[in-house]
Amino acid sequence: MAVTMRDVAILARVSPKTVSNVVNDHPNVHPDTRARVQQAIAELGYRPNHSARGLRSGRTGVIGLAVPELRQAYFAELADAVIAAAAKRGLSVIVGQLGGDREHEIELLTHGLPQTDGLLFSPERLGTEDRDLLAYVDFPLVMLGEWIFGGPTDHVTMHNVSAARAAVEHLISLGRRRIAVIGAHPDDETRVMGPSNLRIQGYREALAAAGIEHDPRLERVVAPWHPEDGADAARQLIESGLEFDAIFTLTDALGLGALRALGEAGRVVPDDVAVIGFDNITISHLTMPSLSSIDPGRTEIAETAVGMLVERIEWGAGSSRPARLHKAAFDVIVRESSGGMASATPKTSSRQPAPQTLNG
Amino acid sequence: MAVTMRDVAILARVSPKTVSNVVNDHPNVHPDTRARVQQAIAELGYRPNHSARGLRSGRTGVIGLAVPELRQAYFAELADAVIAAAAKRGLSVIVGQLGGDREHEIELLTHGLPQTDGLLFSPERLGTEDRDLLAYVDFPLVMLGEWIFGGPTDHVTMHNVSAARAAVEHLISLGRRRIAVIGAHPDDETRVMGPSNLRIQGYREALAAAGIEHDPRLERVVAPWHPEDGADAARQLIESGLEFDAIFTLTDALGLGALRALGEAGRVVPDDVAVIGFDNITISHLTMPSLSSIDPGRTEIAETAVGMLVERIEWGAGSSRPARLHKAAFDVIVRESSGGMASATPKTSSRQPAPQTLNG
DNA sequence: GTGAAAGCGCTAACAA
DNA sequence: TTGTTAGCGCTTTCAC
Repeated sequence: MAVTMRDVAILARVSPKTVSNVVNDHPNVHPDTRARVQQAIAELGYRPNHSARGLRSGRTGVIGLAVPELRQAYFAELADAVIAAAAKRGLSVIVGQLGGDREHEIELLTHGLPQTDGLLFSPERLGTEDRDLLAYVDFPLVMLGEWIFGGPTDHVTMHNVSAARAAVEHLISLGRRRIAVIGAHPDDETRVMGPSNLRIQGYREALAAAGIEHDPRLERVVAPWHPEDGADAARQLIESGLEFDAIFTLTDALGLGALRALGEAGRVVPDDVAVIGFDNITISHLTMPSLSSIDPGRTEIAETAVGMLVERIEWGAGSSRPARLHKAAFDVIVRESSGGMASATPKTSSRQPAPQTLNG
Repeated sequence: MAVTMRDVAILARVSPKTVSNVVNDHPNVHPDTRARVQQAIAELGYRPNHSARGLRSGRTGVIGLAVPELRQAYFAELADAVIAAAAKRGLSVIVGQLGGDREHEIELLTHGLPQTDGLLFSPERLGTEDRDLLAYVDFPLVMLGEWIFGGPTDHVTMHNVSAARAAVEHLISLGRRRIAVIGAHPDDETRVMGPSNLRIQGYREALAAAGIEHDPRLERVVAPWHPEDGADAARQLIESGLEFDAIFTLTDALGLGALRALGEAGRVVPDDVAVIGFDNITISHLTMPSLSSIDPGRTEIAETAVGMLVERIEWGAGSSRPARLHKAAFDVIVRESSGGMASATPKTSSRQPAPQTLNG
């Protein structure tokens, strides 16, 4: 059997409670006592039993992170950042994959993840129609990368509208006027505030501001957002015979596919077609050509989200503090696909201060 | 307060033990009783408390997965597969990142991950010198992708030598004779059985079998294995002035970097230089050109590893069953970078049966 | 097939 | 500053 607090207490000739106080860094322990207890802990190789602690205190020291799929680079890099941010605070992370299954997402929101103190949730299928569910959530929850309008929970996301607008403005600054966008989602009232619609909005705003006529045929609907889908959409765009001199893909994954399709068709990037993505996944700076992108501030998102979740956990279940919204600052990273250098530094940056407009 | 087993027992007019039996699908419960209990569970919305269960049973239902970094596509895809395999068995996965820190790796092996029943561990820095550590591990452990010679723990890995050999044989079959390899590790006695040395061994075997002279200058030492490192190594290779008509990169990440460097230098792939990688990460089939690779059978690795770990957990701590070794079958995936089609089907395959030779 | 009793290891509340 | 008491929710043991 493992060594328990009692064993340590006996060896150190104190009570179990004192051992507990030492282990948990509580004040009001005499330095001498503390030293004696620590000595005993070391001698016996004592390690606290987390299940017992969890049972007694109601805390497990584990948080959940739910994403659609880890194999998608964006979510892998998000998970990387979240795990690192959680580790700083002594928390472990259980990673769950919902695989874009709406039933799973609803079930998760209803019951939470067992064994965890709280949840970071990056949903894919949840829409406005599920908003009511959020009102009944009875565990600490922070939503990631998605904003359900008026939801009662904390959200950490990015400046979808203004970042998308900045991306398109960058293309316009290159003299491009026929700018296609890949990644619009099928008309879906329930996802009005989803990243697709928000980024499309930024695209339209940029065109309007520059006095460029909006051609709906250049808005290509694609779901899901895997690289293959981006390649398919770009191929269809090429085959459509429509003129275009730039593409804004709503994610880098789509952008990688688009680069591929353009290459197959013999269109030179960026000379014939400039391309910019969104997410700044690691591989984007090493493709040929390297892919311009929007850096959404992954570290900031992860740090903020974990921080908010920890606060919610500490406030306890009963607390009904108002929901918070944080939008991380973004950078426009100009690389070869839109005329920049292979290894680019930010061109446009929203960093300090980060505007916190409602839909931006 | 949450609803407990006692509450359910009272409502169903049975003892807590009977509720427990129902919840855990134990036999010897009368169908009527079972139904009544289930009814009560549904009515009260009862959910078992995992901490309490863990405290009593010594099981948490959570396993750990330790990798260097999730942002590396290979580990993200491995984690994806492991989480999926674990979910099938009702297990959650805590993902830890060791970040290539040897101290962390040793600490992990010494104490395990708290809150878990067992650990899947894909180490980066551990070497033969740490073999003794493994003998003292007192929790269920399965090592992934790495084989410490004669280690006393279960291992699930791939056919590093024969897969590497097959990759190089493929290049030879294209008529290439000056085949460089990128990813050799600095001379390191403690990592004799690491993937780098094993794959290099396969490379040398293929050359020898084909009667091709082995030129040590074509073996490029690179660590770590990030795409940038692959690009750097390829650039150095080009600048060295050495003749070469093919590159075998020890991972796809290195391969992506090599494609980039070759592109920059104006070398046409595969006409001037054929390239093949190892790992078959998702992005490889969508680069331009698409990257040939070795598919290491990620699903098989994950399923087998989780299965072995579950067995170890069920056998209990005292069990001293012999260590097992499983090597997943591999496929050679020929894509454009070595003259194949964009979307390739396996060319060479080791699937069924998978030879289980000692070092292969 | 079901129940009663005990206790896993820890910490909150209170007492000294 | 430290100790005592009690019990978190569950499952194990053994009795019936």
